[in-house]
Amino acid sequence: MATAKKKQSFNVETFLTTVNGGRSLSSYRKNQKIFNQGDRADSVFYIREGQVKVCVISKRGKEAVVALHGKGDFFGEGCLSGQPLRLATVMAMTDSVIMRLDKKAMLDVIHHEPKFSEKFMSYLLSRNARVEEDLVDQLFNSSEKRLARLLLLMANFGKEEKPELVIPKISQETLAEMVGTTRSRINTFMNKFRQLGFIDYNGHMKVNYSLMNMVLHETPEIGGGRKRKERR
Amino acid sequence: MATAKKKQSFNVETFLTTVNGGRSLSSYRKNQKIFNQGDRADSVFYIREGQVKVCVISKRGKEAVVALHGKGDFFGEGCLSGQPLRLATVMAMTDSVIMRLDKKAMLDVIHHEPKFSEKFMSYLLSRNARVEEDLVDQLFNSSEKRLARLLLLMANFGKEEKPELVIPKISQETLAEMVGTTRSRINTFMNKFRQLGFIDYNGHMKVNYSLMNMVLHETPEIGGGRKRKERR
DNA sequence: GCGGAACTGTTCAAAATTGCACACATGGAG
DNA sequence: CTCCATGTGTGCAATTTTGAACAGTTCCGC
Repeated sequence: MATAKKKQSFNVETFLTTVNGGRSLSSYRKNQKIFNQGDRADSVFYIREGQVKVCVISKRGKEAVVALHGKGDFFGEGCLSGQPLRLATVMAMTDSVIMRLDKKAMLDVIHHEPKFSEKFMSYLLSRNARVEEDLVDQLFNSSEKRLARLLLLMANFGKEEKPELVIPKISQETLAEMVGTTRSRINTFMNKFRQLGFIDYNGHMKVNYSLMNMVLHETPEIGGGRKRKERR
Repeated sequence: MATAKKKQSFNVETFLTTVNGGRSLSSYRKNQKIFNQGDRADSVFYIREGQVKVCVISKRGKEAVVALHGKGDFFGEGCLSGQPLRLATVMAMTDSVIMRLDKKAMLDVIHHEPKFSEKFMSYLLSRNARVEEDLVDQLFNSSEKRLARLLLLMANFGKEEKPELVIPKISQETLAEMVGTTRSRINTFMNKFRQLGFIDYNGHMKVNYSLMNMVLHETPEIGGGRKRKERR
């Protein structure tokens, strides 16, 4: 299977530190912006440590969180295909260490380092799949299910091995922006989930994977009977 | 600017016809399926002629159209990153001519043909951007605006030069699946758009670009006054 | 030119969602 | 300790969206 590849020893992070020029490493503190929607898009970023969120702000001021990224992810890669301005704002959710690569340097590397190029393409493919899933989620599911899915995904977020199902710390406001609904709605669902024991929730939040999963995959109508009331 | 590249003479379509083995060309008729959600994912497709739609069917039988693809687009590329099964069903919307490339052949080419690889990566990037836009659209906009956006995008679809703003022929049912709402809703909006002269709509459909664009970019509340009724 | 199949136009009650308002908790900064 | 900024818990009317029904249109094959 080509998927498992040769388990090649190629390591993106190590490799990136060897790139000549057009590269810099910065630390960001929690809530610090990495770039702003509308900035000139001339570089790609790679997360060595930490987590960031990608937000878009609509004309009417509504804010949506389009993606979260963690250790080992790239972001800002849109510029590689000629997009001149940033379409989103990226902000550190935790203290983070992030490498910045000039667009030019990045293109160079992609051209001349097939190993890297392969990894990067693989990243693009998985990212693609994820965004498509998010889109399908929006098209199909109610906000309650979207929240359930988000919690599950976050619980697994950044996990290398340990699906410890602990979610960092995130305001209901932010959750609302990610799910695409209002805070009051999130609040209602969170309390419901908590009462039902799907999440546990004092300092940090824990998610009961299997229970929460049931929310997601629950059959629409167990008995198959009509729920709606009689018409007049 | 690296974007404009060397305007290299490399032509994906021509190139693909030179690939040795693991490649086949087929014609599909309108409404014919190319592959089904759940099929084994072992090949990538390239559209030489025609248009296809990518649909996902939820557990509860709802159907959503996740994307349209036209001449020059790839699809089914998810398998390249190890996804074993098709996540969507792809169906020809018009008679189409489509090249199928074995996953293995495709990976080979990507490894050994930097020019091709570059084009393909560029395709992935633009596709990424598009899906992300769709997601943002879902998060921000009402179904009315989403329909407006869809009509505009479709009017431009497959255009190389001519933004002729004529939309092929598509049922309200399908529009509903693309916008992520119900047919009755689409019907209401379509009639509204027609009455307002945003679309013209007998055999084929024509879209008035600037008018429809206004729907999309309309300021939320021109007068800024509160619309909602007084509370008790 | 009949019978359908598929699509469109329209209606309506039920359900989901939004937008706010307001009270309460919490946790620094001064 | 007190004040202020943030975030949480709730309630509720207005609004939007869904889901389904039903009649009217086309278009096609026989």
